[in-house]
Amino acid sequence: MLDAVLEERTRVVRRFTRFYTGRLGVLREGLLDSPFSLTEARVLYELANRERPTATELGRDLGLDPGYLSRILRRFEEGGLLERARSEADARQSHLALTEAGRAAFAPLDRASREQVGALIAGLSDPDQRRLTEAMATIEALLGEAREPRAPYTLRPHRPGDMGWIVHRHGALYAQEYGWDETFEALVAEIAATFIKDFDPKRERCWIAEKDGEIVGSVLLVRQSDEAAKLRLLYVEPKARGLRIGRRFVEECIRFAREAGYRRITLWTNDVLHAARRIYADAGFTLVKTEPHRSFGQDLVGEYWEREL
Amino acid sequence: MLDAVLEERTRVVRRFTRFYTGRLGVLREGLLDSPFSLTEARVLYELANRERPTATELGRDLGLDPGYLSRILRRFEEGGLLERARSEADARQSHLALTEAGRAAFAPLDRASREQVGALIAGLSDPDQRRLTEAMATIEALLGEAREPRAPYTLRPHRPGDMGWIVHRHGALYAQEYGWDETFEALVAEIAATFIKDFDPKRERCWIAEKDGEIVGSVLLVRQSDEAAKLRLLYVEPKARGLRIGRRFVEECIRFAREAGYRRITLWTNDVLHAARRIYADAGFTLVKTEPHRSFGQDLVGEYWEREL
DNA sequence: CCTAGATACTTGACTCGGTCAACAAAGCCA
DNA sequence: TGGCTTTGTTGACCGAGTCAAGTATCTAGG
Repeated sequence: MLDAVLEERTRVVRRFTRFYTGRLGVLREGLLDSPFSLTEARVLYELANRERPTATELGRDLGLDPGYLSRILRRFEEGGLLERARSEADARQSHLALTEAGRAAFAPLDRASREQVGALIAGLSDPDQRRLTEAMATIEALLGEAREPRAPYTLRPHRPGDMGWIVHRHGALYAQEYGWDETFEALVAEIAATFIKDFDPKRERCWIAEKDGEIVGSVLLVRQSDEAAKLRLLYVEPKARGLRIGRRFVEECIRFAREAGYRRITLWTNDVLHAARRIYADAGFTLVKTEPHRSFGQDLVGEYWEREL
Repeated sequence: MLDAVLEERTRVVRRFTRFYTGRLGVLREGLLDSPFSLTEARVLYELANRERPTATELGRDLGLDPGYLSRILRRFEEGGLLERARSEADARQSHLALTEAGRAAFAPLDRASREQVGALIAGLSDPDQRRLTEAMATIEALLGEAREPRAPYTLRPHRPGDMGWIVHRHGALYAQEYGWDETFEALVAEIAATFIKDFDPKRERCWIAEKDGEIVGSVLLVRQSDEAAKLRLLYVEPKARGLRIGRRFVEECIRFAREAGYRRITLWTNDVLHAARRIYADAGFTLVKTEPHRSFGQDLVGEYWEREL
């Protein structure tokens, strides 16, 4: 009898697999007018979204034959899409990275895919969209290797009222923990106001973290120049620390900045903010300048960090 | 801001698509030691699970090039796996059907796939399995063309206590609607008892339909001989009629009987049971014999129906 | 320090899955 | 009846993907 239950479930999974195989066939048609095969596109995607991977790494994760992958990479290199840098740790390996031309070749592919999927789900009502994405996340969590515990918080874009919360919490917490005066809150308020006033959804973004229905963190990514994005107002509530929300915020900023076409991200912080500095360093930012200053009623050392994309 | 939500959801869908592409690659490996390509296996599957489809039909649903499909079918035919019967309605078309050898070639493929998927989900806890299948059903319902409204009832295998319910309801309803006496209930009780006593999960099955947590129907498929399965005790509560539960029961029986290796299904009913007769006829059963008899305190005409698989 | 075996690719050779265009036969429609 | 569509077939072709052998490099063990 148990058997029968498992069998029925097996049937559902197989039917779904057949169903999604068909869907993938449809999605693949988007590649028809591009010069890339499906596999090449998958490789391009990984190259664009990883940090200098090696060939073996890609082959393993995508399940590709090493010989086949080798040829694909050679073609990319000959087309000027790819650069290889011999690994210093192991001379057999090369670290792979897309060139400017590589990114340019990938961009339309990526956009087409986004638009296609966007059109697909745009036809669904808002609750249906949510059900869809939740169901997909469920499947991934259940069948994925990683089995990483579901994040106990959620990220979302900003909504009316959020900026006020950001100003309020920055003001309160920095006063309490570091003794900064109200001029800091004024600075935050100005940043927030500017963000709302000049908000460009294509190139700027705010993330709000929520836990148990309550806001517990924020970060802004704003346009500094065509080339540079600036990360601002990274904040995590003390009671939500340890969930790696800060790291997640920075990852999201990097990903978004790449997609938005920036070449680098900059940020300004102060040396007393140890936790934040650690996160920036781990995410690949480097300290480019320090500058002592007197602000917020304190003697501080401002730091300028940057990261190439 | 809305944009940002849609974008985030698009990302989830794309990530899931990439994830499932990888999964499919793994599942495809099951075909490596078979003589069939993935596409051939898909075609075989459809041939085994459809009623005499035409080539165009298959090509459309599987998204295949007609020329390519034509060749695949020719190969199958040359290998003795497939028979074509020129359509009487349209001489350009042929109706396709697997031969005995075709079924034999498909069986191990099908079994391997079932086992592979079974092993995959057997590693999950019972509630996780349920979440998985529900999530998959959700996705299919949301992205599927059909958009058929979700069935307002559920099917499940039998559990302790179900047989009693079946006996009870058969006795009560047939007495009320047709005036049959208690000897009918005795017959049902005997069938139920035998089913439980000799139950062979590989070749026999009971389905219980539930609606709003309440049992509303039943059907049994039992072994009559190695070649023949017998459909018994098809029952749907009056208040659940119109949901096509009866048709669904018969479909499930046919599907299961095929998988279990039967060559035909037989059943016995009475001419006064109009609704049931209609369902059997629509499902491809034919009346092979009628026999007047006096049973259950009534003069009745018994009917023997059969369907080849 | 040296050697045997593993690892990270690379290359040659090949197959066959899949595409495209042209065509025959039959049906549909006015 | 005749033009247009549909169903399926065939020839010609390409390139995605596989397999096996080879080279350079690394690692582990004596």
